[in-house]
This record gives sequence, structure tokens and C-alpha cells, in this order.
Amino acid sequence: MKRETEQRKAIEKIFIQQEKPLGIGEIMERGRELVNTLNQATVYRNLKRLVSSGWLKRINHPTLGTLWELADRGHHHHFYCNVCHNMYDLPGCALDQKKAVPAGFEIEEHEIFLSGTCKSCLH
Amino acid sequence: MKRETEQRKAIEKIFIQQEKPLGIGEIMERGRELVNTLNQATVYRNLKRLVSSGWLKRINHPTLGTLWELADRGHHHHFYCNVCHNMYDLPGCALDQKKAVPAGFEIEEHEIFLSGTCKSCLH
DNA sequence: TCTATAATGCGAATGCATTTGCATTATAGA
DNA sequence: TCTATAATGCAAATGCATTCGCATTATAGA
Repeated sequence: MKRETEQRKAIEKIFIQQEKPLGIGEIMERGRELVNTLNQATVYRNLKRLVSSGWLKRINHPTLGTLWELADRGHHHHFYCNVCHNMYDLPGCALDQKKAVPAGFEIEEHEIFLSGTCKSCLH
Repeated sequence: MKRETEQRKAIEKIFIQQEKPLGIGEIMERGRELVNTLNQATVYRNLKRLVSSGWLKRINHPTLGTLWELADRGHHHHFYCNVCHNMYDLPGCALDQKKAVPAGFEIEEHEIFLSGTCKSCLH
């Protein structure tokens, strides 16, 4: 039977409070603030479990590596600020489906990763 | 002084003949057809060198991992066919810059990875 | 409260792409 | 042709994220 533990609750809390995808480093860091004995193997076990239950989504960022985020956010893309190193969720989709592929091709999935300077770093 | 070797010529030839990005496996496979003693360490050394000379570009595909391709292809994106497992270069760009980010953000780079079924696999 | 066992913490192990040390080979310039 | 040394092949080493084995802890239901 599935049990509710401090560590899993802590991990879930981090994602609920956070609106951006997180890497293992950040998850560990924030997690230890909540449960100071929190172990990396435990975090991986829980991430895996939360992904297979469909609560989290695992994404593979081309420069940041593996990140996890809440699965229920709907379709969106990500912007990475090269200055403050923050990730931003970008609601909606900026893919022009018509221009994307030659006639006869069928798109099933797509990912868009943007990077640059965010609003607050530009000022 | 830089020397021209059979193995480097072979690697360059593979990329020139090929219009799609290649992973280490494919590079090794095709490379061995040209120089049958070709070693993986040699391939990595040459890929690294060709990237830092600006002749190749190293890309990080979210599902296929590290791929290399000719640097001079200009801006374009990639389509991966889930059926025949082929990569296709898609000339041009289907990013709608206006819809992509909120006002005040500045895009410096972006990558788009598409996947689905290619034209020949649909028939 | 008691108890079976799910989940944790720990450290070691794994898997993988990539790199390195070193003896050997082969290229380019003398 | 000869020779210095760049580049190779090989096997071992590295770095890294992720997983595993196992003793210990703590949760949920009796």
C-alpha cells in the first residue's frame, strides 16, 4: 500500500509552490529546507513515481539537462534567461504549424526551447 | 602542425554526403565502412576539433541525445520520424517571434524539435 | 498500541557518453 | 628518403546522472 511520507509531501510542495521546471539540484536544495535529512536517492525514487503516476512530467532541456515540472500545466514552452539563469513558463504556443513541416509530414509532438534575457534582467 | 588523416577525411566525408545530423553510433558505423580500423576515441577527438574549428555544430536533441551536423546549414530545425527513425532538416523557421515571449523579453536563441510521421511513412 | 511492510538514508554500483595515457603509426616538411 | 611529431588505436579512466542493496525508520491499518 502507498504511504504518505514527509519527504514525498515536501517534494510535492516544492512543485506546487513553484511555477517553473526544476532540476535535481534545485529540488534537493529546496527539499532539504523542508526535510533536512532528505536523500538524493529518495528524491529520484519519488520523482520517478510521480512521473509514472502522471503528476509530474520529465523534460529534457538541451542545455540544462533533465528537469521536472507539474504535468497539468497544459501545452506551453520554456524560456531560459542567460543572465539570471531562471526558467520561465511561456503559456501558449508560438509554433506556426503550417510553416513547420513540408506537405505530407504529420507532426505529433514538438518542443520549443527559447533563451535570451528576461524582462527584469533587461532593466 | 595540423595533419590530414584518413580518419578525419572519412568523418568529414560522411557529413558532406549526409544532409541530416548524426549521432555517434551512425558516425561510427559509416566511418568504419570507410576506414575499418576507425576508433571511437579518434572519432570523438575529431568531432571535438571540427566543432571548435566551427565546421561542425553539436546539438542536443531531447530524445536522441548528442548529434553533430554541418555548421554552415543556416538556421533550421529538425523533424524526427517515429516510424523510420530518420531525422529531417527543416529549412526555415516556424517560430512566431511575436507570440513566443511576453513583452520585455529578448530572445537570443531558440530551438524547435518536431517529431511525428514523415511523408514516406504515411504512405 | 502494536506490527507488517513501505519508504528512507546511506554508500556502493551501474550505465552511459566522453576523455585520457601511452605505445604505435603515419603524415608533412626538411 | 628521413625524421620529428601529430594523430591513431587501444584499454583504462573519468564524470555524470541515476539506480540498487540493505539495514533502519516510520506510516497505516489491525
